[in-house]
Amino acid sequence: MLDIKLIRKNPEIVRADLQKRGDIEKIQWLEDLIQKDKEYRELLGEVEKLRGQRNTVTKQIADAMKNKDIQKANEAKKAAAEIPEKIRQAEQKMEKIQEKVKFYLMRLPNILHESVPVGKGEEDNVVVRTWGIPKKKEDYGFEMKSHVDLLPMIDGGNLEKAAEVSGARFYYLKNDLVLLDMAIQRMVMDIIVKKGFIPVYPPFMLKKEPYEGVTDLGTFEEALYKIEGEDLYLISTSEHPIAAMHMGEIIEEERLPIKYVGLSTCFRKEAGAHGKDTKGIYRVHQFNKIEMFIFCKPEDSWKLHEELLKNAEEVFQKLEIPYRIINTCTGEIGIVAAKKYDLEAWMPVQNSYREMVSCSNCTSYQSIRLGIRYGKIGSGEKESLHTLNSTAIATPRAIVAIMENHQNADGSITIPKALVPYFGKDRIEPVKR
RNA sequence: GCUGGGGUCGCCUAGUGGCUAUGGCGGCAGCCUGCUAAGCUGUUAGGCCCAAAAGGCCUGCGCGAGUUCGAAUCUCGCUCCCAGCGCCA
Repeated sequence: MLDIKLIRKNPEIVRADLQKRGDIEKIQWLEDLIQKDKEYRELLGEVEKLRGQRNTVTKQIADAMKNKDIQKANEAKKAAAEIPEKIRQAEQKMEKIQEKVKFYLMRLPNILHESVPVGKGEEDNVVVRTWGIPKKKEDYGFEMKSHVDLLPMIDGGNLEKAAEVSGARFYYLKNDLVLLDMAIQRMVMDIIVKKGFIPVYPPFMLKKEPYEGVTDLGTFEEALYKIEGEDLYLISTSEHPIAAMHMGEIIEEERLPIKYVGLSTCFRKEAGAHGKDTKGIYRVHQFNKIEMFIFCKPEDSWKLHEELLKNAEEVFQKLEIPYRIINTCTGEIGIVAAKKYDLEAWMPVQNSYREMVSCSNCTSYQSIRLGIRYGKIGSGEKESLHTLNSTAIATPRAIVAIMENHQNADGSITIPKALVPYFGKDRIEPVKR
């Protein structure tokens, strides 16, 4: 969330940002928030004055009792009797306003970076660069197959049975594709760990409080599975437990930046994606993902954002998958990130680029909610730090990209060179029937 | 899941209804001192009022409620940690 102090001191910055996003409703919210915050502070003043009165009287009682002046003590007690009720009333009024303030704060979006393009939808995203040569269907010289069609040819899984026992968007992976999934994970882990990232296996479930700290409220409805009868949610990415890993802490300045690379299975309801990518393993409820996460000082975050993107690009270069980088426009960026790059891989069968990586600088938006600050421990100055996250690889999508880009006429799949040492062979052969 | 013990400032720690929540370590600032040191003083949670400073006030003892004129302290619920028992890949 935004720093309330920023809103008090420089509301014009927030207003200009909402204008850039074209979010007229939230500009209204902002005006109301400013008003409510003013009311809140007035009421807080009242409450504090009353509490001060109570403290004074309470002290008089204590003094009188100490001096064995029973009459004086009783008089003071009488005077004190009605103060608690007054305080309760004032507090109730204040809390109501405070709730409204929090409501707005939880929903107002992060301040965007100046380079974020203005736009409504996908078509307004800006292509930053491309890598590799996206081969068209006709360049292959044979009838290309989608990963859904290739899957049974290599006996790589069973989608029908998964749908039967678990529902749509679930899958069984089998044989070489399981080993391929593991090989990809190991290769990517090696690449990222070599760059100084600390590997982390996080908990796959989080309580509500930390979860509210790391994501917007819409995610709870659209993405998260709730565990029945418990205050727990299945994580939709390891970004979330890793961000929460330093919740409520003050981190020593010298330790920053801290770089983590998380590995987890991710669980998503995909409630907002009805009818999209319903076939195959491109969009599924459960998948393995390796995620990079950085805690850093504000002045370093934009440099590190580019670095994260470069790391993700390196992974796809090693996999020999052509891709492009896009700068996500205001209409698509969401409320948490200040700037977001997507890496989209070329999919020859679909004749289009599809999202593989999302790389965000969340500036202080997550750290303010989670209460993560940095500074000299013990000294006065503490500031919210910046958090960044980027996919390194999500395995089902990587498998789709590999299968479709590196397929051969006989239904075999060529394994990218860098992956061969991890996978143990250079091809996945079709099974004979 | 059960029983017991615990959670106080960055770390350790005192505190059984009313004195301003102790004291130490570490950090920071200053002073002193010819010498990688020692010593001394201050400071080291959050918020509000104030243009700012000076200053003032409030909150804060795992979280939340309650009792009370007044709660770190008493009561209830939750949570996490430790020990033991049970269960278990």
